[in-house]
Amino acid sequence: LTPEQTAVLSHDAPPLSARRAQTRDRLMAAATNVFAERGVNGASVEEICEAAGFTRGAFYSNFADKDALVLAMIEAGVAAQYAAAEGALGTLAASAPGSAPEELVMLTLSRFDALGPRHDGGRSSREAVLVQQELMLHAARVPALRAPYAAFVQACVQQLKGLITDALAAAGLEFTLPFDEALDLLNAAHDHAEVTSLFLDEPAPTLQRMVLAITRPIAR
Amino acid sequence: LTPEQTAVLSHDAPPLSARRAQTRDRLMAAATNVFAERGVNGASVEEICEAAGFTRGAFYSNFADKDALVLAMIEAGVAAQYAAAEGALGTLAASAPGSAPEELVMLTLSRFDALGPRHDGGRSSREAVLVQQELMLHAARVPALRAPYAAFVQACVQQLKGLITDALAAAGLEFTLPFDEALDLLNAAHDHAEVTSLFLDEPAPTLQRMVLAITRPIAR
DNA sequence: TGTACATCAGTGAACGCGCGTTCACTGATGTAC
DNA sequence: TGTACATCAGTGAACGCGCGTTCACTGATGTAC
Repeated sequence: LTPEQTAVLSHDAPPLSARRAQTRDRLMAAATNVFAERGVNGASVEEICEAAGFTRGAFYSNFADKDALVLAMIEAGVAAQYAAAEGALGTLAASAPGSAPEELVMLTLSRFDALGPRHDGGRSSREAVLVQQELMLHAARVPALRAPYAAFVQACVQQLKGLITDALAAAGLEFTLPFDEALDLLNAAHDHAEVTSLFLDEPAPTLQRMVLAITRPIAR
Repeated sequence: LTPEQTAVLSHDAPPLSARRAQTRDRLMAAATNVFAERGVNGASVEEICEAAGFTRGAFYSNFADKDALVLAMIEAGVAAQYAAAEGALGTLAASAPGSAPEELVMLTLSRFDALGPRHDGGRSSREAVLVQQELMLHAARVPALRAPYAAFVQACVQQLKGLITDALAAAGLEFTLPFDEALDLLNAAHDHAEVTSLFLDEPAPTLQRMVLAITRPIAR
């Protein structure tokens, strides 16, 4: 964690009671679903509360307004991101001895694929992508949310970097172009594939195709 | 133009009077600005009409509702796209004899860069990117807009393909990886750079860096 | 060309619904003795 | 442990604003003779 990221995460505010935290979580989970369906601006506080099983009063008792909820969701995203990345690293380390190189890369990448927009429980990937894009666009327009969102994205990229490095090394592959450019390209391809999938019926595994296109076995 | 694209463009409806077309254009131009600032859902019909210098009655006299306006904007985007692409091809053809190869590629690419989200008049690139993303997300959520938007994107990609091919040939460069993969990567890098720029103060010329990373002089 | 009339295009007032926000309240949870 | 009280957390009714939508209207544009 960089100092900036911890600063974003640690509000120097009084700690929340367990009950309060649970209410906030339920509201944020409900908001995720409603945002996916109607968009951040299209979602009413009423709708979010109904989906969470609360009244509107509860919402305003927990968040100053809708943007405060969005900010909390972005910050929760950072936390979830770290958990998911640790899981992916765990997968990589656990399956390292004795499996085919390509399999290993694909496994790690598919785990990573689940990073950015997180796949909690049974939520579909499509909804996750929609929410992520909604949060991004909303953050781009609201000045107070820009920095927190940028920090979130940077955290994701940082971890992608580590994962790709480790996965390629474990699989005995290397990039056919400069590392930084290759990483940016994969990151871009990943995001692009997600967005494109919103308009397709069945998702295409573009990321893996791209990895194969710009890597080769390490020459020894 | 593919049959599908002409089908999207040609509504078999009575032709509009010149005055009516002008009113629609003014409303659509105003909507572009308001959408960039507030988002499609956040923009009120009132706000759009005020920006265009009309009353709300005029709006409902021209569009059934807000989604009809969005659809018209997407379709206008297809038309604008073709015009811009022709311009880029013109640039390429005109400057083909007697300039340095790299210069030519950069020139053409920067012209293409202005394709997707169009830079009409003095509107900033930031606003154009915001609107484009807004339209995309909105189209992804509204079933009736998905197909038209997908057609629009496909038209863009088709033209990108042609432009890149010509530009590389004119500059004496070739890809270091399979053409289709290279094209997808560049497309993804282009979109990604635009979105990322929403969170940066000064835009980074990522696309050109990427082109250089995955091309080499043609071996003769 | 001029006049009379029909259609078109945008006006602006009006209606009603839904949403954000507030607040006095009540039951639940925690605390002191 | 039991009781009395304080604080906390969520309720639900109320208010008012703003928005989408409608519609009778008026001035502008076009057309027939």
